[in-house]
Amino acid sequence: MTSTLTADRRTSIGAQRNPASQEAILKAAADILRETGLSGFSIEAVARRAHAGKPTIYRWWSSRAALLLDVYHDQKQVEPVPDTGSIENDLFAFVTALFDYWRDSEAGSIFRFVIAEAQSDATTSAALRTYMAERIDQTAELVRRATRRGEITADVDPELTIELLAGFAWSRLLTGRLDVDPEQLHKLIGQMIRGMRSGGDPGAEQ
Amino acid sequence: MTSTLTADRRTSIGAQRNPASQEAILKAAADILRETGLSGFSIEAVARRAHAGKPTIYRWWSSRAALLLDVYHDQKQVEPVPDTGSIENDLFAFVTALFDYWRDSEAGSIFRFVIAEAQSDATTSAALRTYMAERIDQTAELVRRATRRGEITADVDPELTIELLAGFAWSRLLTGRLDVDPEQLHKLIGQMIRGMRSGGDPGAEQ
DNA sequence: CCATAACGAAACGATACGTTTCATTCAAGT
DNA sequence: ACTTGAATGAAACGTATCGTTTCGTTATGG
Repeated sequence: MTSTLTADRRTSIGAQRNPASQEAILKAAADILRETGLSGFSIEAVARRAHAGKPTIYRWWSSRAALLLDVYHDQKQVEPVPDTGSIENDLFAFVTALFDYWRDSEAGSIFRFVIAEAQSDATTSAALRTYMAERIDQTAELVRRATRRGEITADVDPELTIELLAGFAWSRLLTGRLDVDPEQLHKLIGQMIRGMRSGGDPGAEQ
Repeated sequence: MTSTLTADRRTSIGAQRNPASQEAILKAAADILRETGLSGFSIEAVARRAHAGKPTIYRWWSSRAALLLDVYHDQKQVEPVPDTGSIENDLFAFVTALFDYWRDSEAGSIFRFVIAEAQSDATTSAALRTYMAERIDQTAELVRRATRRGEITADVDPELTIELLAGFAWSRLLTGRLDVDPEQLHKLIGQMIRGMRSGGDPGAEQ
């Protein structure tokens, strides 16, 4: 007698994790984030929506932050580092792609939530720091290539240069201003690369 | 018979706001933020610590975010825009002062919480955007002065230039990496101003 | 003098927390 | 083939905070 079960109830598949439950939980979590934001993102709500038991979630994710990070990693897809032959265009392509990615997918919202959560959760903070360091090191290759080409001087710090632009992107994401004018941005990067001094006289003071 | 009152209970002073309660609430809120961070910052906890009634808080602050913003504004003190005569040194002084301020006072922690709260609360988000626009416009004067001096070309966008550096500072604050090497930072700003191209050939295109 | 509003305390129903209990399902080890 | 044990969803647990309401009290302002 399978008396007390509703027909479509997801159940155990033995002494192992049920991938269907895992998927349902991650999907429900992503949907809730998209529809109600971080404020509606509770374990209780995710369990309800996924038709999963709360113990199932707590068994596989230690906290709300852990689940959030998993959702984020699911969304994430590593974009290749641009290589146009010019550092100016590479940097422009990098920032533009980042803004487009954040604007056109759910990744932007989720990343905002991860940053927010990191301000009060140590685990998320550590994970965010690690992730950021990886991405910066990866993207800095763009600058290192330019150094090898002799396009820029050897004393330029690749990581710090990327961090400067990435930080700008962060602040735009976090204040909901992803509508950057491409021309303005291109000009800024050009000036950052070519320098801002007027004329070819880098010694005029006072 | 003042029977049910404990001796030091703060009470009404008539049909007007009690400044003592207001101060006690703001002080308690700031103390809680300093001691337990944003996670311990609840209206309930603030009321307990301030020996205030929850309705008193809700009467004067519409939400947790509103109270948080008030605490933040209390902490805030406007720093003068540096004016050393050189944009490079001005920018370095600006960023250094910002990092020192965030590191040495409670302002850094509170600002982090405001940014985090802004990711799920529309009121805080709007307030943050307004505040940031004000500060950027104010600091951009530093760049405008340099333009007037002829130190940099006229097509440099003052606000965007400040935003670039401020965004970098934000990302460092939000990832708990306020320990910037001054020399490294000074070099970065110098390169940003002077340009990164090797040689004195500012016209090589395509 | 009295209507009105602010005060702190207490309790409200609602919601989410993290945990436990339960009957059930099935993989893995004897 | 049989038993052991872990995973599953549902339900209920006690705890905590939410935002609100009720209450007795205080004292301003009309």
